[in-house]
Amino acid sequence: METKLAVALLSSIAQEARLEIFRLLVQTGSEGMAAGGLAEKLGIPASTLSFHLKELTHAGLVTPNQQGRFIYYSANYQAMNDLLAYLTLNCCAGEQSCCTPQCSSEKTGQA
Amino acid sequence: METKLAVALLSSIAQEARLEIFRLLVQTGSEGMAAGGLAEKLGIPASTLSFHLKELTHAGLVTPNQQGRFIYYSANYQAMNDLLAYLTLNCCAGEQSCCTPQCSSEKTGQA
DNA sequence: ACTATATTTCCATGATTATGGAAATATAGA
DNA sequence: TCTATATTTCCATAATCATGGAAATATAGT
Repeated sequence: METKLAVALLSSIAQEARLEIFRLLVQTGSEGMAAGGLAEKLGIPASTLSFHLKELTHAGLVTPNQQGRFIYYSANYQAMNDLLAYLTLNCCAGEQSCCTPQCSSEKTGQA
Repeated sequence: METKLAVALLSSIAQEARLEIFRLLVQTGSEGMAAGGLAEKLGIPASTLSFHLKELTHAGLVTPNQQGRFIYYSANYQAMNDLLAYLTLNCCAGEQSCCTPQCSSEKTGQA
């Protein structure tokens, strides 16, 4: 991954509303959630939400899927994983692995 | 980790110059690199670099360490790991782990 | 065609952010 | 104290980004 792409991905979630949207979708799983559901659950006005969903979609972290009048958005896990891998690539100058594997679907506490 | 903190961390690296600084420090390891070394290696004017280092330091992703006239900056691996863990926390609605462990100090290719 | 619902686009406004030269500040050595 | 080097602060400017109501667009059912 090149720097500009990583910046685009990071920028798309470096904003409170968008990070909440993304995290909710990450937890929701592959079926995703419709824009209206997100708006209601997060309390974000439709036009504002639409703006943020477009940002996330354009960056590639979220994927829309039209089902009738609804558009279901879901997290793009592959893009997220590529980003996380990029951040830790070749870390620590070969010292004993300082950045341990983080990812788990069932971590208990807050990180 | 709460959303606002995660946004602060993400914002601090959601910028090309700062992401390059951070990635260089991540790869440099715990001894870090002086501001002047970063400026030379990345070709960033001193005042601009100082601005970005302050952003990264304030967010907590980078730690300064004064040694005489030099200030060595190093990556805060703990903060980075906490952030990565936060992004994937409770992911995938309990499906088989869709976000696999990413972190390694010796990955070979590009992510 | 008409109605209801879902979502997006338009747009003006306000807010935040990045840049780099010049000057200021700090530290070390002689 | 004087000089050289390292880094930061100051500052004005330009650029980018976030907000949400109103209107427009799309889809489905009758």
